[in-house]
Amino acid sequence: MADLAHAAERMALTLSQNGLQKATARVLSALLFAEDDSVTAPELAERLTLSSGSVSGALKALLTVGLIERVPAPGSRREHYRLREGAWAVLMSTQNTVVQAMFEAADEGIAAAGRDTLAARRLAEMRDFYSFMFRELPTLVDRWQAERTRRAQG
Amino acid sequence: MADLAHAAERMALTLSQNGLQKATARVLSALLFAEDDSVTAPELAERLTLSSGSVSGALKALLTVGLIERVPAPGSRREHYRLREGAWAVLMSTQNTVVQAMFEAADEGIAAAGRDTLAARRLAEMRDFYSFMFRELPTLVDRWQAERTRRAQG
DNA sequence: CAGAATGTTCAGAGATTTCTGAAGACTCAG
DNA sequence: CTGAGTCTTCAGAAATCTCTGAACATTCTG
Repeated sequence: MADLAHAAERMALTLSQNGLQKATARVLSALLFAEDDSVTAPELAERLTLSSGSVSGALKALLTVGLIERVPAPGSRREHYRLREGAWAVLMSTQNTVVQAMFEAADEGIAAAGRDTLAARRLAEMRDFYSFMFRELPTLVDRWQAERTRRAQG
Repeated sequence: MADLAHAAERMALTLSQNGLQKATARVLSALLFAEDDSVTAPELAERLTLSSGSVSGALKALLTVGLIERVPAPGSRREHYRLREGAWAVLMSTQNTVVQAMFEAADEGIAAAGRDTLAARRLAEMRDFYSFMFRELPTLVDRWQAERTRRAQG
């Protein structure tokens, strides 16, 4: 069981490299490794030794990016939370907004640099690359979804 | 021309969201927008109002991830630097190491959680997703390379 | 509607990251 | 080999990000 806690902490570290802040990463990791289907905020605070404020902030962040969901809690007044189906595809889609930002930055750069400059040529390569990725990444995620449902049914 | 500087700063901001630190992002942006083919470290320090140490560190970071290259400088003892061809594909590949880390974290988690637990089921979905992406992302970059050279030749 | 339990917000403490600048290492011409 | 010019390193300053915890808001029960 110490192994489990260790694996959870390592997972949190990896998640924080995806751009999540530490508390948020630890909460997400805890939800991943939870033995129950859903967990309450106070439970998370106790397991992770975090303040109620931190947990609240982390849950809010995870909710807004669509990684977790509130679960109607029968028999308890407290809110329960759990990982959403397809959370990882959501996380990847978030990455895609960064790709879009890169594309737009390149585009604006070209406008500012003017035609026939070295800068414009460099920026054009950049724009084309990110344009390609912005188109293809969602397609890739769709392929995954298709493969997953096929496997679940087959 | 103020437009150009503004676009460069916006670009730097976007790049820093890709995980680069601020000084590194600004140096990369300056190399993108440079009017000359290559630039020296002191030039970068002056244009960006950065210390020599910061520029040195930024160049080192960019060199090690393969985004820029040293250019043999004819007639000058100073080192010149410029963006590498295919830099963006390199940056994307760097992302892929994060994907790999996610896959590995999930795999370790499954080992620690034991079969037939809720956690193991969640972790399996995660592992499968990242395994898929880890395979497919390089393929996508290859497709881009192919398309690019085709366009350059056609 | 009152009271109690739970959830959220935010100013400030604390931790972490990042930058600076001076000291030292390296390189090359003479 | 010497010295000028250039580059790198690193300890500490500065800036930034993150967490805490208590005050406030909300929601539910009786």
